[in-house]
Amino acid sequence: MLSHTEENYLKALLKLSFESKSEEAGTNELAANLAVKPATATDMLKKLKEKGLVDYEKYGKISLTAVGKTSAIDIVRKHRLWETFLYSTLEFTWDEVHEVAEQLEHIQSAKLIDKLDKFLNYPQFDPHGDPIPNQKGEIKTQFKKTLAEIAAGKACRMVAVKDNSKSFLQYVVKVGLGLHHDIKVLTRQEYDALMEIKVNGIKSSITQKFAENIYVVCSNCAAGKPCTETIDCKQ
Amino acid sequence: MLSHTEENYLKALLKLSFESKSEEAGTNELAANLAVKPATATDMLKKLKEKGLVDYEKYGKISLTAVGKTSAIDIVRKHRLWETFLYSTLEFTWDEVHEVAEQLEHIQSAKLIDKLDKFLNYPQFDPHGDPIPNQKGEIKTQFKKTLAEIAAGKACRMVAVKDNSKSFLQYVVKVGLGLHHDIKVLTRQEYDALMEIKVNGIKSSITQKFAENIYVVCSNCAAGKPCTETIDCKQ
DNA sequence: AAAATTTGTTAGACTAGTCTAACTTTAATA
DNA sequence: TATTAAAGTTAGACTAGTCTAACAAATTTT
Repeated sequence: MLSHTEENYLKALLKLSFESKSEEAGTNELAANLAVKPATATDMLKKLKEKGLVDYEKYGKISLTAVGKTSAIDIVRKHRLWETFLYSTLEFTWDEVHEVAEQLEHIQSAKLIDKLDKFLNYPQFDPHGDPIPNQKGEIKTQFKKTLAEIAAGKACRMVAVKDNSKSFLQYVVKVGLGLHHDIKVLTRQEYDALMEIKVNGIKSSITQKFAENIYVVCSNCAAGKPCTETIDCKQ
Repeated sequence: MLSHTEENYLKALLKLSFESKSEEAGTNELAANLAVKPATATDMLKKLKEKGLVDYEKYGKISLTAVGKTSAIDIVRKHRLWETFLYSTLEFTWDEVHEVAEQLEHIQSAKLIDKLDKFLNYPQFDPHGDPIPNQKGEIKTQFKKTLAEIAAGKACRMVAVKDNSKSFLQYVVKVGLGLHHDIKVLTRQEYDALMEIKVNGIKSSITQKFAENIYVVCSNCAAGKPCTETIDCKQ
């Protein structure tokens, strides 16, 4: 049985493994992610290593073991199912679900999660467009690019967000964006990558920082049809 | 903000205040309820007193302050709403809901509970027949007797259970009993209070220990009609 | 390659919550 | 009422998780 804290460390390590392609993380990086000091992370890493959940040597890089990864995915599954429940069933707004799901993901009951999954009719994606791992821990990987990578003149469709913070999500709504919205990139400045986009007929200027947190694919890929590749979805 | 542990102490104190009419509890009693040693309870009581949640003097009796009681009722509200959700929405069985609700009751989000309450259509009773406090903390008190108090020859209707343990609830089902079932008391032994009852045409022998955990009223009271008082519901 | 910077670890301390063992107060009983 | 029993408290210790400050290793820069 894992403590809430241990679960949070595993989840953070899984997240970091997705972010950096090497699947490895550093102590400082991990600590920053969990809002603790590096010294604290070191202590916990020793404990997680002892429990066979992480591969770790002093001063070395950190990665999850198979067992650790399975546990981490299970937590992510719970988190995303709860987010879906809060959004779809209880009518929470987009920006409210994350912090409550952070608590709910630690509830220990396999039956609860399976029943919830069934009740929600086995959703594949959470309200932020992230894939929900199935009962076996399989995660549907989607090819996607960030809006920042889309060239001027190209069109795309929003499929997910990278940042789940309240402030970011509220800003997304303010700009008129949302999951499954079509976006046309009108212009893009060479100097600072400031983009002008059009969504539902409304034009907005968005910074690179913002655009990097919006995931998109071409409208065909989004609809499950063969990729037109006008924006190279699958690269 | 209260810790899970503090919340559990408050909840236990509220429970004890309902059980003994004096509204006061002892340290050992409290400790036994929480499955900790009396020494541990003493430490926590000092802390809860410091926070203004309990009235307590060394070697004296313990009671909740108004603030402590409000918090405790809020936790009970959460617990019972979650039980209702698990039972009605997720189709958990009667005996499974309690232990998961013990975890869910500690989730911190007023919005979550209000949305859940709305989703469940403002239920008044949980799956065990216990009243669910409303948003203001008001608890509907029901006049009820235990089955052990019903004389031979009398009829009554089951409205709640006192014991929420798995083993008890499973036994209740096995005997053919359940909420809102009509019970006829056929015989009652003078010596050991062993009762013979009839439920849905099936006869069973039940011990006093068992009968004391079944709450009943007359069928009129159960249906919201004027009490016939053949079993003195309101005494 | 040496120096400087970044990254990570160790040591010691703190809090929350728990325990055991010894002790004190209150209540019951002979 | 004096004694015994029950109830409750204190003291000291332990674990999990956190911190700060000092130190060590690895990496980058000059």
